[in-house]
Amino acid sequence: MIQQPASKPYHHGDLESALLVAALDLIAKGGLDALSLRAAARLVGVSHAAVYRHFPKKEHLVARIAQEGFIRLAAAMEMAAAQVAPDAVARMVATGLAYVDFAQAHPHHLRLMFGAPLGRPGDFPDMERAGQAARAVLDTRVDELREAGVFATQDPEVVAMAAWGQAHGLAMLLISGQLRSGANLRDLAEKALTLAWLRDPLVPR
Amino acid sequence: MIQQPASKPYHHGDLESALLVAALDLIAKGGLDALSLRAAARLVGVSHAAVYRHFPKKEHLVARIAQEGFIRLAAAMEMAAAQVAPDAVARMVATGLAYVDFAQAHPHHLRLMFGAPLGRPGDFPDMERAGQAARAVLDTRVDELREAGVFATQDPEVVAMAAWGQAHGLAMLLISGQLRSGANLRDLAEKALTLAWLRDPLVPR
DNA sequence: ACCTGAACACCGTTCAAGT
DNA sequence: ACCTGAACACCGTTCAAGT
Repeated sequence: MIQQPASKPYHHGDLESALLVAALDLIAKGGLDALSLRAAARLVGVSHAAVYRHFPKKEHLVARIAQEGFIRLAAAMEMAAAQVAPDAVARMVATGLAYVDFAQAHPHHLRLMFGAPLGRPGDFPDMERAGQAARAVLDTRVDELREAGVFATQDPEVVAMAAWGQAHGLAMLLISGQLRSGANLRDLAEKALTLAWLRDPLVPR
Repeated sequence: MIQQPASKPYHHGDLESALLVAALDLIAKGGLDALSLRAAARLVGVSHAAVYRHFPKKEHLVARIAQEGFIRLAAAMEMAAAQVAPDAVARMVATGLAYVDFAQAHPHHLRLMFGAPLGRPGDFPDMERAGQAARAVLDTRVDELREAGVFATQDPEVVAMAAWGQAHGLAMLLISGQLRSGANLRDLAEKALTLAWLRDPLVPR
């Protein structure tokens, strides 16, 4: 058990982590508009100026939130694939469905992760690495498909692009408000993912 | 020729359209963060309070901008398909590519269109209609594929979902900053779109 | 090294008042 | 009917000053 200090100390201890947690809470409850440095500072119980010791600009906190999102998205995709039989198509569909489920569970977080590019390339290397790690999960699925003979004659980079585009597009659409909400969207997304990777034998080509 | 009034009148005349144009300009030049009612009013040359005669909340201006975006996206997709041979797959690929081109030309506008849902369903019917019209263009492509025997045995709703997801995902990814910018992304997107609709004969299913 | 309070230039939104 | 100016409660950011 970690001992809580009896009296509030002048220094917070782990202000950076506390601000991240507060920011995730603000986004989850109020969307991206509710994210402000001042509100996060208020939640943590520190003056708004203290934030600038850890995040020199709001952009830096946003990058940290995005990084955390990519870490969680990658973990969710890996866990989903691990719980599925070794069939390559089933694993790809499960991974894409995990992407869709992440979107429905954390719509604002996902939108933040894929919003306008932050800074210039290289400005937030930790975030970029986390993003690449998430992409790598899908790349592994593409490799597995290839070994199973699916799209084996195609450029792997193109297949990876199609895979990421498919999963990302379905995920973003489901949280966009552009779909009539009557249908079972998760089920529809799963069928669309299956369609994308299950080849149709009736095509005249 | 439309005559400009010699002296600035007290009433603007077409303030709503002028604010829309100003807002599109703000977004194109400075991204979504640069969009504010006050800046738009400033561009048009009117007090910031005047905006509220036409848009009771910022949300209403955003909805108008999104509506305009869907109208332009639908037009771009229709134009692209019209310039392509009657082959159903080629028309679908051209339509998806028009989606991708729209994203690269107007990244902030597209992000606004697919951001957090605005209000409750029914709050902005004009925007919803414009969104449905854009989707209808892709639905027409799915119908054409069906007539050509492509995915003819599948649920059209599922095929449409896969089509929209594919085009939307590629478009959003290209403007997300998550892709290494070294590659020719438009070319990669075109190949991914082709892959999605050109059935691979080597699949063991 | 880390935090605070006050300050500045921005927002969205409201409202009494003007034309 | 439409627009203005002042006001309010918020922002992000800076900075001298405190511990």
